[in-house]
Amino acid sequence: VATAREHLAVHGAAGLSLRAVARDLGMASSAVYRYFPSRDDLLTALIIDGYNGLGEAAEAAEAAVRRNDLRGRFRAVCGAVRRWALDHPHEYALLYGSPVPGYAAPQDTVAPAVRVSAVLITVLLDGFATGQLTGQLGAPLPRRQRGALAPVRDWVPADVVPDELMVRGLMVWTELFGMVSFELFGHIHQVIGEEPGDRDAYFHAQVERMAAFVGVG
Amino acid sequence: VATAREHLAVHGAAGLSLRAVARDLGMASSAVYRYFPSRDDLLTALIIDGYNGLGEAAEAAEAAVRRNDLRGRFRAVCGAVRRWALDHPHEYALLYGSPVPGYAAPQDTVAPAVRVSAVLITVLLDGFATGQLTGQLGAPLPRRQRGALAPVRDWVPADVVPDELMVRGLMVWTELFGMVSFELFGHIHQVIGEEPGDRDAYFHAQVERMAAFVGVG
DNA sequence: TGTACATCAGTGAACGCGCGTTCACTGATGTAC
DNA sequence: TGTACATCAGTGAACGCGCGTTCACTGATGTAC
Repeated sequence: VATAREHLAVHGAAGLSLRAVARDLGMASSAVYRYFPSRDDLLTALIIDGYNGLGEAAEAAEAAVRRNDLRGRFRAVCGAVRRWALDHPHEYALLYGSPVPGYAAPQDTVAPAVRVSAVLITVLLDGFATGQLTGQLGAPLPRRQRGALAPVRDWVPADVVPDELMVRGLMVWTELFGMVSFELFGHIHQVIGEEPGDRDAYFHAQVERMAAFVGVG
Repeated sequence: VATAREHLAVHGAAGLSLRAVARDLGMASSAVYRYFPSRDDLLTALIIDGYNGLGEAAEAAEAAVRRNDLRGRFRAVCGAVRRWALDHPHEYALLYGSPVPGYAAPQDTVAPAVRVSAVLITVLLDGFATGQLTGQLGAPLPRRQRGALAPVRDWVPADVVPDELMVRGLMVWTELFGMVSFELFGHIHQVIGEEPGDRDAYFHAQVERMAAFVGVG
């Protein structure tokens, strides 16, 4: 089962068809039913696998950086996300592109999905805990906005982390995936140069800007 | 032709199948071939239509605000983009979701695609021209980064607009569509509350933050 | 005003294809005595 | 060590479906004389 899962994760789930996956594996399409009761379960397995791959990449990159080099850790996470996305475009599209019509992700996908965000949050929380974060974060949020953040509050030690930090974290999280999606889905054509290194330079520059925005380093 | 095009734009291009579109129109599938030589051409028409719809919405919203209310204009554009996306989820996914496999957008889509960005840029440029923009924008970019911005340079009066402003504009542009995509594609489940108004509150708060970041108002 | 003919919008049957899913099956591998 | 049987991984044919595309057609609308 595991090997089958790995194999199909390696190949692009581009057409995300059960038959195409079976073909990639050199099996009869019906053989896949020994492992997954239906196409949706296969899809779920692929999605979980994808989130885990991305999460691991981010975790590994972040772990390789000296603990008190906050900006380095931030950089590492962002870079790893983009790197993974460029290396696994089909899987990235599956995770962050248009939702598959008629498919509803089951609860099992939540934990893997949250791994990247967790790494990102950890960096910010560490920075906050050690007082390395710059910028004023104390400003309290209006009640309306505070309420909207209830779910994400459950992921962090609620009473010590200021709202403003969480909201900046969300902004940076959105920007990161926004940039990667724009690059992968072709929206920076005619915007950013096509010379080798142009996209890297643009991405890295924006990462530094985000780091500064959120007060890292 | 025009009426057919409108009709099918109203209906979701969810399954983006020629037959489904024909069904929506109450026509035989073969009748569509009188108007579009192939499925790809139909897709192109839908995409152009979508970009124009979004662009018009943004332009109209922005035009309704007093000229020197810079932040109001910025707000209007962001709000219109989100509003349009929520009202036309299928079309939005077609424009900003995963690329359709095997489909390459022809040159005709570029001009309509650029309309939203143009409105956004106009607001920033107006702010710059009238000196209403806050924050220091003078810092020159390293050569590497400057080079990567060559294509987008062609859209603005090259010598008067500082690099830093352009790069912040790109950041805000990415963040805007990142937020809308996250909301539409289900990534803020378990993050932002589901109570009525929670998402609105979150979005509007982030828009204000972006406005502040880019120095508007 | 009336007839003849061309143009046009749309029909409906058919094609070949890939899809998800089912089903009875085959042959290899393990376990029991 | 040898035989009998259960378990398991995978096969291959078949199903019904929706797809993009083609083709010869029909009937209404316009134009020419």
